[in-house]
Amino acid sequence: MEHTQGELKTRRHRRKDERPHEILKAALEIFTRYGYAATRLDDVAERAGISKGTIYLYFPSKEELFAEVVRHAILPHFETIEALAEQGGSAEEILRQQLETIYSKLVSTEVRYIPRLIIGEGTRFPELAEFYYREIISRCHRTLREVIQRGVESGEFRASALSWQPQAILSPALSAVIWLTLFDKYSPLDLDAYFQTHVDLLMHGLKV
Amino acid sequence: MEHTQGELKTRRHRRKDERPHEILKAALEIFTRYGYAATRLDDVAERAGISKGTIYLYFPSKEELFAEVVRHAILPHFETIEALAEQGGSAEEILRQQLETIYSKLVSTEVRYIPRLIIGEGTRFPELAEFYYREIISRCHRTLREVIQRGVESGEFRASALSWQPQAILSPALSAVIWLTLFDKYSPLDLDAYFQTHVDLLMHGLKV
Amino acid sequence: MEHTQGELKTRRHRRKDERPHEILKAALEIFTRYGYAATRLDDVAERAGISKGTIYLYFPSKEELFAEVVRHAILPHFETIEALAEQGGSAEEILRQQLETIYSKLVSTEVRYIPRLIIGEGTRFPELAEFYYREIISRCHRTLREVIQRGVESGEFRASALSWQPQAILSPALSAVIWLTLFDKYSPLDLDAYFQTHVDLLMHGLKV
Amino acid sequence: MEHTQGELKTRRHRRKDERPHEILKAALEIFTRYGYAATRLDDVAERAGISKGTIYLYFPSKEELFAEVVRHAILPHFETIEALAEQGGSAEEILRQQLETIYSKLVSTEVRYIPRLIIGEGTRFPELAEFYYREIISRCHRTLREVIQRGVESGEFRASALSWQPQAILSPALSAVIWLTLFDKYSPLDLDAYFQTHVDLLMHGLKV
DNA sequence: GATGAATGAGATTTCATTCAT
DNA sequence: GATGAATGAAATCTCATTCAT
Repeated sequence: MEHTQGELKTRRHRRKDERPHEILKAALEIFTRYGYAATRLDDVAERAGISKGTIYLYFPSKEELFAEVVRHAILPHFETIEALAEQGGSAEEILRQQLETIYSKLVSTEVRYIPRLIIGEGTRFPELAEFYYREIISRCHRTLREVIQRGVESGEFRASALSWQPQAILSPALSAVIWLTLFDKYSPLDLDAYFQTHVDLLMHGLKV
Repeated sequence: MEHTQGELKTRRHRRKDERPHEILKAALEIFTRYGYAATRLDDVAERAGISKGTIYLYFPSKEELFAEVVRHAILPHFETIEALAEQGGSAEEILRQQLETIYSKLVSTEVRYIPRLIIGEGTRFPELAEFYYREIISRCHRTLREVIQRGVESGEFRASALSWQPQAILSPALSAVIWLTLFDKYSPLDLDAYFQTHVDLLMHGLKV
Repeated sequence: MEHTQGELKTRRHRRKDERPHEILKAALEIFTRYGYAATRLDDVAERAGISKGTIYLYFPSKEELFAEVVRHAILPHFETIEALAEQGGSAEEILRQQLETIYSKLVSTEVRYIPRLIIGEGTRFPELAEFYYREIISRCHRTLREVIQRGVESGEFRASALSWQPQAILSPALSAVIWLTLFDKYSPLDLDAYFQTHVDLLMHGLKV
Repeated sequence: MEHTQGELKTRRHRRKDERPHEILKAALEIFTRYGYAATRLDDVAERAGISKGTIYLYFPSKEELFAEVVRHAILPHFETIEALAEQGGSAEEILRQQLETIYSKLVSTEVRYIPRLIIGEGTRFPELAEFYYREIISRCHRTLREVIQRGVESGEFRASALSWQPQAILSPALSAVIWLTLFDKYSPLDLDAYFQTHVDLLMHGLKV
């Protein structure tokens, strides 16, 4: 009896710690599929295998849940990208690795639905857009500038590349994400070829 | 006085010809600001200076209004871009002109809110995404491929450019649009410099 | 010119006089088909070949139009039935003729939709129900009682028939009307046979 | 005190089992009073002592609620009538008992509002009319025909009764229902006398 | 007199949020 | 902590009625 009860308690306890994570996972799926407004918390709850009321034990509102979903889903991956810049190696090497990470960790996984969410809902959630800008985009651009700077200093890249806008450099990855989530059924994207186009285009542009 | 009264009278009645256009204009503003779901037809009506019911005299539902807004706003501009390819001139010249048109007619005007709408709402409006793909994107890509083909044949562009994905070529413009509508307040984009980056990057990549 | 204009005026003038009648005719069709609430004045106007606003030139509201439709459609027919009782002849003869009129003028024509309207909307239009009771039903019952009285006095009918409720005597006609307008498609009613049943049942019950 | 509090708590929560029944009861009252279209779910909710939204926890739409109300209210009673035919006894005896049941269980109770609902709304709810025809009327007629058949075979009833239309036989009950719900205030019906009229008329007509 | 564009009250329906259990 | 029944604000859409032309 006691033993059984103990196990139940423990299982329940363990559950309690995982709950927020499970909810975030379910919410990510539903939000990315339907967008913010069209997502019903009922569906999130069902997907998470809990009841609707339980969501409110962990998140104060739909808005906060949404923000948390975005933060939770994308932050870890960008930290990887930043880390790559710390390594040694030629600027071209680093840049290639960073792009590779972007395509393998973001564009190719379910994380790719996040940017579309930000784009779609950003106006209505300014603080989310700001968070995204501050925590992800600006850091990403900073890293990128550093690598290019290093490449120019080492003579790998043209000096004029210093004035390039980082948005333009990464934009093919954004386009890929959007294509895959919206238009892929009309004309499937060969992601490997696309990645090559991106690298090819960029390196031709950058290199001396 | 009489004049004023005449205007007032006119305001309420006999506007059948102008109404749809006025409604589309107001709806474009509200939809692009709030997205589809968060847009209330009350607000659209107020912005158009009419009553809620009047919208339904001209558009059968919110969905149809939305679709019409998108069609109405973007189609004319892409026809200009196609027309440019018909002219003579070097491939580089044509490509530059097309990009210039994209930046001056789309990225710099209120039309730039449309792509974000499509991106945000496309999943819930598959027929809208399909329309956009069919009428705008695929035509745009076709034109682009023709120009590159011509450039390769004339010896201006590298042969390897033939295998490039058009999405990648245009993606900086998409990024610009998104930046301007979401992140510009945090870090304003110098659109002229950005346009130069795009052209520079692309021409370096394309040219022999 | 003048001639033509004169004709036009006359035609328009004649039209004016017929308008209410045309509207009533159209309204009868639509009301009987859809019921009061589900009838849209737009449809009535379209059916009458006029514009919606014109209805309000002749009828102050939807309610009044409805009441007028009912009054207009049914009153004339019941006057025929009353008239039959004035004639000479045996009680049985008169009763047969009255029933025959009911079946040929009411049950078999579009007038049969009226009772269903009264039944369906009577609660919401008490004054209509009252009008119907006062002008049609009670007069009908009075006539009926007189004929039966005459039959009892002449020795044709059983004396106990005097205590019969007139509703019961006419009820098969009501059932027929309802059947024809609601259930006929599931099981078509042979109206001639039904009429015979009614007469047969009634005469067997009445006669000594 | 405790008791009262318990009741109050219960009032708001954990009523899942009783709710549908309560809602059906309230809806029956409102629908029968106002008809389908003129019934507002707000009023149904108020009558049921719940909020508008709660109705949608149990019924998917106003239409479905309406259909369920009708099914729920009338079906059980007709099963009683069918059961009577299974018993032994003379045909006359059975027929009398069936009529008695119709008058005591249907005509005299609130169920009598149902036929008027069907009559009023049947055109707009064809599947409801069909349900009513299939589940109630046709079964009722079948039973009736069997009893008459038995009466003819046993020599109680005239053979010509076999060709009578069941609608005509039951029609006085229908007339009574309509009278009671529409015209009773102008001229109250003595239901006992009316029942006697019906039986008297019918038996005189049927018997040899 | 006739029109029909415009209005706006009011209906159904949805769903984030609450809270007794 | 977890539940899910209940709430009620808010949205879309309809349509009787008005009124400038």
